[in-house]
Amino acid sequence: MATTPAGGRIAERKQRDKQARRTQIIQAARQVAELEGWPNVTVRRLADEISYSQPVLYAHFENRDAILAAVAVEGFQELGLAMEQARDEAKHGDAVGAVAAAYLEFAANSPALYEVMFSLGLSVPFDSAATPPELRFAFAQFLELFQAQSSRPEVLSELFWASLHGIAELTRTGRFPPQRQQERLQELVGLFKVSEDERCR
Amino acid sequence: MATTPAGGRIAERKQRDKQARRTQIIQAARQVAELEGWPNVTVRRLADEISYSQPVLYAHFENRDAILAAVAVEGFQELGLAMEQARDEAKHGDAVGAVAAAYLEFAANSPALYEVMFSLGLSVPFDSAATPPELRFAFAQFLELFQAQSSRPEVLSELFWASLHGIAELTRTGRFPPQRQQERLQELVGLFKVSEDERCR
DNA sequence: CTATTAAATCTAGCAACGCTAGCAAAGATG
DNA sequence: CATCTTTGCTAGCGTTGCTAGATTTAATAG
Repeated sequence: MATTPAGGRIAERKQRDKQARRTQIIQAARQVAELEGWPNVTVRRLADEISYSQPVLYAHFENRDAILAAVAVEGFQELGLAMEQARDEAKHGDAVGAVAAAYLEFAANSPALYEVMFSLGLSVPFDSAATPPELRFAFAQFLELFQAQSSRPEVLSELFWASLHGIAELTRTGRFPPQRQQERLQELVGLFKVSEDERCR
Repeated sequence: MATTPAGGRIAERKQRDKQARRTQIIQAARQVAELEGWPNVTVRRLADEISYSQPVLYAHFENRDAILAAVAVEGFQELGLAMEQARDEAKHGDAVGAVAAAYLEFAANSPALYEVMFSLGLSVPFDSAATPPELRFAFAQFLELFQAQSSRPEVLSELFWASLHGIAELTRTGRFPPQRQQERLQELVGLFKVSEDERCR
């Protein structure tokens, strides 16, 4: 009994196991990074976390950077979803402010995740054909914000994104005192609200 | 002849030599970083560049990060000076636009230098007592920009800085297509000009 | 149930890294 | 010239990312 009748079952199961271990690796990387910083995310450490030897990791990812890139993509997915939700909930209210707040909250709550998405030197391409859909989706949330009101939604979206990224990054690295964050947020939203009205006309 | 009469001369000369070698190390680090990236800036490589053995470097800097931090401080000095000059040259013209352009030009011309100033995980503290004067000076340039016109110059300065930093960083890491940079700059300046007039009143 | 083949996993090791102890050379002082 | 301090180098430790080759485990066939 139980000897498989050669159906694709076992290959299927192996695929599942492989996928499960892949996400296990990514989760371990995230957790260690968030708790102890990215320098502590070594291949040996991750192997230990998932109770396998190091070479197993290289069956899932080409190298260490590929692991970080996978974490980054997951981060972009979550960020995009958070922004979408914020935009939906403030449908006819202050969508710009809601998205901005959601963005900064994401960055503040998962600093290591945010770091790997932007600061670490790995190249998750953006505007090329190889850009992961998670990244496109996240930026699409910005575009939707200014699609209706502005004549040049791309430029305004990029600018809004850049401002939020700058605030997040300078806060994360301790350059901005955190207590004024609310004021910064309000001022920023004010600026881009003005621009929605096409310069006070 | 030439045997020193015990004056502080030789100690003085040694001090000079030491200082010279220190800047030599910093320059080597900058050059290698700009040409081959920060991962190639290893202690062995720097030792080779200045034709000394590795331990000599540790007589000047506590560790590798201290070298990078020194490069970063140099970068802040140059950035601050560039901004000051731009502000002076456009004294009664578009100071905001001039400073913004100077900032982005600096970041674009020295990407590795800009990277070590912000992205690398080393902590050059900002608002604490141990903040290097070069850093204070650079941020002071932003403050001066909005000192007169705005009621809250700190918040507006931080916001302006964050926007520029975001643009610089997203451009450096290939997230922004470089060709729209001019448009982004104009739009940004427009936003902050509006805010100078206290919201179009 | 056993033998054979294929797949998965581990052990062990390489080169390069940051960093340091301990020795050799050079320079300054008597 | 002899002594002593300073300066620099050689060599090596522990850790990193990554990989080849042996080994064990699992799947197939008789």
